[in-house]
Amino acid sequence: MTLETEFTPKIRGKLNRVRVIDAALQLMDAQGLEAVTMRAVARDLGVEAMSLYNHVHDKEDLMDGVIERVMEGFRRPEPREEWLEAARDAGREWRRLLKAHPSMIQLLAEHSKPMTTTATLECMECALSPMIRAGLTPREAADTFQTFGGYIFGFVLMETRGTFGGPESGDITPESLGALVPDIGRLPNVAAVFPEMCATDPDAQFEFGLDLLLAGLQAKVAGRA
Amino acid sequence: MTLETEFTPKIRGKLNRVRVIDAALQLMDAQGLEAVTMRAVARDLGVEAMSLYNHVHDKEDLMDGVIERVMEGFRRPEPREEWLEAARDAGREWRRLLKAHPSMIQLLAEHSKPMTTTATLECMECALSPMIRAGLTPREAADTFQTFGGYIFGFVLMETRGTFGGPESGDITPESLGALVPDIGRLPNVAAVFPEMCATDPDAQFEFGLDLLLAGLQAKVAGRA
DNA sequence: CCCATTGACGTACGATGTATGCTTACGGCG
DNA sequence: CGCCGTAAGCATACATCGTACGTCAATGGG
Repeated sequence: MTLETEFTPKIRGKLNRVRVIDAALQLMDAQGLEAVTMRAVARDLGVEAMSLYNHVHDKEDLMDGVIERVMEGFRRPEPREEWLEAARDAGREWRRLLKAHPSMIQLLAEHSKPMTTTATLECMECALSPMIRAGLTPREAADTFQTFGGYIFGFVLMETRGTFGGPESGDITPESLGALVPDIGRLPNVAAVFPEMCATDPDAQFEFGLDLLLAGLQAKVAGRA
Repeated sequence: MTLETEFTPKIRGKLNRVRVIDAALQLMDAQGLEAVTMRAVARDLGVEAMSLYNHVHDKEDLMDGVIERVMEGFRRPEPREEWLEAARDAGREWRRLLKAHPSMIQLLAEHSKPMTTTATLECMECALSPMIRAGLTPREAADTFQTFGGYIFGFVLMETRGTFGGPESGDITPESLGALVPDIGRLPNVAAVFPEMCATDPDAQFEFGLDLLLAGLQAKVAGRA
């Protein structure tokens, strides 16, 4: 009689910022960054697109929230005696986090805003702590952080986007490469190395680079004492 | 009388694939990746959007062309006696190339296709050659390439997108950080290092990481002979 | 019980990539 | 010299995107 209070169900529960952000994150992980649309997020919440704007200022604000949310997933490794092992753990955890949400790098790449939220800074703290303990000056720690961060970001970028053809990039084989590139004869080193690039285990490859960096760092620290 | 053959001028010259790609690249460099629109590229060429489709299959094809075009700008460094210095030169040139087109990383990040064009493979050859000369096995060279490549890509990504706040990220200062983050007291290392991260010269920072990697590599090679 | 506040909705606009046809200019042939 | 097939540019149209704006319903305090 009074208009159907039963019909329009609040079964879908009240919306709020966290629910909106989580829906966006789930969608991003499941279908990729380009699938994250205001309309699609709203649909997953059983709601119209414009309703989201009651909880996020605009799409950029929503994506900021997603970044922050991902960073909250950082699992601080258990403490270590050896600063070198602590640094290794931190590097591995950063990679785990980025790989757990394969669109994160793409999101960061198009977002161009410094990450200064609490969750992010706590991740930084975790990475910086072993370096300071190793006796690096703040300036050296800053440089080292950028170096390790750059390596991890770049590695995961190439890994998830298949930049140079990895194991899962499917159709690129040594033979198909020969067919693809007419003058492969002029590129002997590429011809020799490319098969290995396609065949390698990404985890082992990541450890290789991490070892290289840590070895360099250890040499620098040792040469001082 | 006969419809104006003079009016519609072919003064604008005939279109072709290279002209279309170059226009897109210029636009990307000048106004950023998101400004590269079929309509905008067409406008710069004095033409309608749909005319571009006579020369590129679709937008992805156009952007593939842009990537290839950028890679053609790689300037092979002059040969070096020392493999270590040759590797350093190659790394610097990769970074120069990426920095010369600040939207390149963003483009690569959203493009997810292996780069197997001639120009790209020639850049790889240039980077691989010193490694092989240093005595690395193909497998090690593959791992090393991914490591250096990851570092360079990631570093330039963080550099151009200001991921953690660089010198040109403006409004982030040690004080504003304190205001931004309430519990900065719980992050002593971040508090100590952040000012340095904002103040550092990117070029010096890049060299720092490159040194670290090369030192690690040299140790690995030396420990074998 | 009434009404102000809040949050969801519907509509609408401009921008984007691109499918589909139409039109125009040019080059080889009689 | 004219004809016409073909290539290339054009105009229109559509689906999808972010989001501005106005409306409407439900809720909670007086």
